[in-house]
Amino acid sequence: MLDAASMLFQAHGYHATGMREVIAATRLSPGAVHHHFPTKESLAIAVITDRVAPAVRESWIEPVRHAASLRQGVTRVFTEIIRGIDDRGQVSGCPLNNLAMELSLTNVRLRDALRSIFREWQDALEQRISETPRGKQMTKNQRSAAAAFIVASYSGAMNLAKATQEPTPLKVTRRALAHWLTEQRLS
Amino acid sequence: MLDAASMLFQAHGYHATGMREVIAATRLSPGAVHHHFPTKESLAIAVITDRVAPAVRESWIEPVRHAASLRQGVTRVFTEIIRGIDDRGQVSGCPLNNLAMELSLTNVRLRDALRSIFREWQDALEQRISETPRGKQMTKNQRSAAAAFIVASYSGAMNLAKATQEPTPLKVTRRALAHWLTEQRLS
DNA sequence: GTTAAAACAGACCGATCGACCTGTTTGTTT
DNA sequence: AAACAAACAGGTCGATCGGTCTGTTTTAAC
Repeated sequence: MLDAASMLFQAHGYHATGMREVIAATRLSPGAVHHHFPTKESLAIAVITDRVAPAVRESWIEPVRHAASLRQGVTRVFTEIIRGIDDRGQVSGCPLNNLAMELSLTNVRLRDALRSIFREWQDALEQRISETPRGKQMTKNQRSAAAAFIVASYSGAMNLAKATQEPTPLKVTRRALAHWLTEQRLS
Repeated sequence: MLDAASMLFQAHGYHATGMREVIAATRLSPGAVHHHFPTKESLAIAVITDRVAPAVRESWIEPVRHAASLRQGVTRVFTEIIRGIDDRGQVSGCPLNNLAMELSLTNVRLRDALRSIFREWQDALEQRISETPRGKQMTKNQRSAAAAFIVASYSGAMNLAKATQEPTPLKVTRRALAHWLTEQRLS
C-alpha cells in the first residue's frame, strides 16, 4: 500500500492521485485500506515517514555522512541520482520536494512532517561540514547557511530537470556546487 | 478571471483549485467562463502565458537586464522577493515553480508552456552573462551552465522557503550566489 | 474449542468535480 | 431597424471524489 501510494504520489502528485487509484494498484479492498488509513491525509503521513524520509536518508544523508569529503559526498549523490534518471529515462523529481511544494501551503500536519525531513537533511549536512577543518572555524550560522545552500541548489536543479525533463540542470549544478565547495574550502 | 485563477493556483495549487472556486472568486457565471475557457487546461494555459510569464519577465528578466552588473541584478531580485514575502507574511512560492512542479509530469501542453518560460528566463541570464567581460571569454555551454545554476539556486531556495515558511533560505542563497558570481568574476 | 478483536470485503453515501446545454442579453454590422 | 454573432446566465449532466457502512473472514489469546 505504501509502495503504491508513494509511487503514484511521485508520478501524479498528491491531489491528482485518488484513493481508488492507489487501491487499484494493490490487491486490497477499500474497506481494508480504510481500516489502516482512515483518511487520505493519514496515508500521506505514513508515506512521508515510512517512504520519503528513509529515501532521503539513504540517498543523501548516509552517503554524505560516510564520504571521504563533503565535496565527494555531494558529487557522488548527484551522480547517483543522475544515473537513476538515465536508467528510468524520465525525471520524476525528488519525492520530498514534490510533496513539499504541493502540500506545504495546504495542510499544516503534512507540512510539519515534510519540514522535519528538510531539518534532518540540513542537520546532517551541517554535521558533516563541522567535521571538516574549515567547518570547525565557521560559526554555526555559517555552517547552517552552507548546508541550506546545498539543499536549495539540489532542490532547484531537480525542479528544473523535472520541468525540462532533462538531467542537464543536475549535471550543471553538480559541477557548480563542487566548485563552490572548493572555493569555500569545504571539500 | 485570470487574476482570480492565478491567485488561487498560487495559493492552493492547480488540482486543489476547482473551477467553481475560481468562478466564485469572480462575478461571472459558469456559462460565461465556459465560453472563454472551455476546459480547465485552457484556463491554465491562459494563466501561464498572461500572468506567470509576465511575472517572471517583470520580477527577474527586466531587473537583470537593466542592472549595472549581473551580481547586483541577481541580488536585487532576491531582495525584492524577500521584501514581498515580508510584506505578505507568508511564503507562497514562485508561481512558475509551483505550477511546473505540479504539472510537468501530468500534462504535456502545460509542461511545454512552462518550459518555454524557463527557457526565456535562462536565455535572459545567458545574455546578461555574455555582456560581462568574463562572460565574453566563456563558451556558450559555460554561460548556459552559469545561467542554469542561478535559476536552480533561486528555485530551490524558494522551495525551501515555502516548505519551511521562512525567508531564511532565500537570504542565505542571495549571499551564496553573490559570492559565487564574484568568484566566477561575473559580478 | 471458544471467544473477541483485528483485518478485510464490497456496496454505498453525499458532495463535488469538470464539462455541457439551452436560453437570454448585449453588442456590432449593415 | 433588422440580423447576426459574441457574451453571458444558470441549471444540470455523468463521473469521480473521499469517506462510511454492514457483514464476513482471519488471527490470536485463553
